[in-house]
Amino acid sequence: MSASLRDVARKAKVSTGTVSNVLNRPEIVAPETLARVRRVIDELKFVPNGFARHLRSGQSRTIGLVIPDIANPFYTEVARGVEDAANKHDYAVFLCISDSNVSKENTYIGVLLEQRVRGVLIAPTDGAGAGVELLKSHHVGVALLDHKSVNSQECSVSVDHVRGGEIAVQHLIDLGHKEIAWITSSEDFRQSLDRGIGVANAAKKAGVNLSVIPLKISNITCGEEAVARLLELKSLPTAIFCLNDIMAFGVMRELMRLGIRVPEDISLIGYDDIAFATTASVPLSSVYQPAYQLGFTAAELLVSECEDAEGHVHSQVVFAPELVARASTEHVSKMRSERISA
Amino acid sequence: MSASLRDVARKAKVSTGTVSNVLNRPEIVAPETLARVRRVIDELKFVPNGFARHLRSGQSRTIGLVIPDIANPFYTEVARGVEDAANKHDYAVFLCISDSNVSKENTYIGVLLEQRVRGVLIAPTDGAGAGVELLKSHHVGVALLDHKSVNSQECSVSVDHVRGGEIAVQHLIDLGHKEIAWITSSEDFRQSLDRGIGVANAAKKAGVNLSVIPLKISNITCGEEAVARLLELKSLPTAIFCLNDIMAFGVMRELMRLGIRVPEDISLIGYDDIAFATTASVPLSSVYQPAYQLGFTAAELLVSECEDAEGHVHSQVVFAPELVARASTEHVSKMRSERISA
DNA sequence: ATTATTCATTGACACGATTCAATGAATAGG
DNA sequence: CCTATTCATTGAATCGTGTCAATGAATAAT
Repeated sequence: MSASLRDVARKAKVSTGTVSNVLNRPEIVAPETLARVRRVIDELKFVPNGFARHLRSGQSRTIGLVIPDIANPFYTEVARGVEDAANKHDYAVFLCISDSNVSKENTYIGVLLEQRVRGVLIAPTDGAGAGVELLKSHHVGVALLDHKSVNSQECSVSVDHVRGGEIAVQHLIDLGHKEIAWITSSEDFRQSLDRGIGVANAAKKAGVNLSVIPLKISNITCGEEAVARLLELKSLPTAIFCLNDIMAFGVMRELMRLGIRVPEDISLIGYDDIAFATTASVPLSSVYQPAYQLGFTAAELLVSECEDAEGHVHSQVVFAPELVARASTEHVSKMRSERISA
Repeated sequence: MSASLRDVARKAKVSTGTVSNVLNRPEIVAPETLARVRRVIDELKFVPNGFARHLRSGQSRTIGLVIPDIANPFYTEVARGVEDAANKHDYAVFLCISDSNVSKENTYIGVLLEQRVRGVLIAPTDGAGAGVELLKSHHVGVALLDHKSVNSQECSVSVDHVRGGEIAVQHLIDLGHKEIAWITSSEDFRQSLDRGIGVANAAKKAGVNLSVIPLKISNITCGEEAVARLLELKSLPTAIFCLNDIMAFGVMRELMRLGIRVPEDISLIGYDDIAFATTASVPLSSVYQPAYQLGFTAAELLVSECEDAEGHVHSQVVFAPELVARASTEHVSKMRSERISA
């Protein structure tokens, strides 16, 4: 349908090799020839076929990005970082949303393999599992996003989630809370497991009472279930730590609906520190992680691996999470005396 | 590097044609042969090369999605809809973020052409411009997102932005406001122009005083500039309509910082009705548009065009925007008497 | 004038799949 | 037993590009 390189060669009365040179090494082509071929290219609106081009070299300039949830601003920021870094090095990005679903994740990995992507950035749902191994066995570069490489067999960029869990709970403890709820996802994501470890550590060390509440749904609609489960507890905790800000918003909304006030009746802290945390009805305390940096750095590492597979040394970059205290967490002494009971 | 179809053929002692049949029309292959070839495929971990596969037919199963801003939850929802519809029909999605930048948009269109995508979904920044024409001249399917096709030469899925602008301003007028500010983007996006027309219509009809404030930045960081420009006005308006919720959040944050209260001192309404509108410090009034539906429908139309270019009839789907009144807009009579003046 | 060197261009082959006319074997029909 | 028909398989041609040894022309060196 569209014009091919051969059509251009024919019309410009040169060989296909020369047209190829015009495209890839214009400096070795004679000026008049160059001009003539370029004119024909414009006339025919010729666009080289990426398939054929990369078929020969076996190398594309495409990377895959596999993330669990694009509705979460955290991953959105990560994606922006990836995009920018990829662009900078002239790579295109294939976006895959795994929905935190291992089988969907594997399906996508298959698609990416067929597309012969040069590398894959993945925020794996099940740790570095079979999918990652499969990619590596096909010599596709892999970098782990928001998840530290276990055996240093690949690059990874992550945030210290154990520490993040710790500082969130420690913040609550510092505010005098002794009954704390940890609202997390029921599925075994590395991130939730790691944060859970930090939570447990901090709680144990301070000897406070921790209620773990795993939820099936882990997005903004989780509020109902979460609060229902909270109210089932013997005594209502004085503080809640949610796996992420999105869930915290859901919880906050449901609490408000029931007339339970934040932070007067209960303190609430989230994780990710997304932009909307500041504009929330009660500005949300949270744990900041450098999402854009995470994506950008990971893509940079991946590209460096792709461009120079030999000289490449896998590195594990770990960012430190930071506590951001806002109005949604308050000292126990400032709480309303008569609290709503279950 | 990785095994090719020929390697499989050799090892299974069949011809390449047979291996191809095993992949694409297994029903015509003899059972024993089928089993043998499949075993070899597994042994060699053979993954067909998508490039080579589609080189022959000239047709990929990939569509491009070009959106201006992935940090905006509105587009995020659109992207989710596109993803789901594409998946359903077994298409992969190339994500391109144009940053509302025409030149970046055109660069991406070039990349998509090289990748020989089957179709492109685009939320164009400059109307259906040269880029769209280029795509069509290459027989690439195009569907316009959030932007109505002018001459019905392509499918489009949009929301009636003129109407959206109208109902937002009408809402403010109904609440008795007579001094209204319209905070928009200084760049000429179709969406902002259309909403602006609706805004002007409604304002003119009701004879209210309209201040148009175009901003260079149109994201959450726009607050400072926006409010500064507001305070420069002779008299502070009693109500503000912002191009989108993100900007409204920015404005709300800055207003709060300056001690100007919403809605006691000034009413504020946004556009998009993103999920976070409900959780905002003052729940934000907004104009809802069915973002997920928008993306899903557009992708469905595009796929139908791709699968059956002959029988395809271009259609323009227009969704109706809906007013969602929340706490951030209030009747003039309920405003604080002594307002902060500029 | 002859040889060596540089420069621009050529054109066949390769990449990895699909396709399809041709082939040969097996089965059915008379 | 011979011919038609069906079925499974083959292998060469093809898609659009990149590569590279080979070619020939022009220039520089001797």
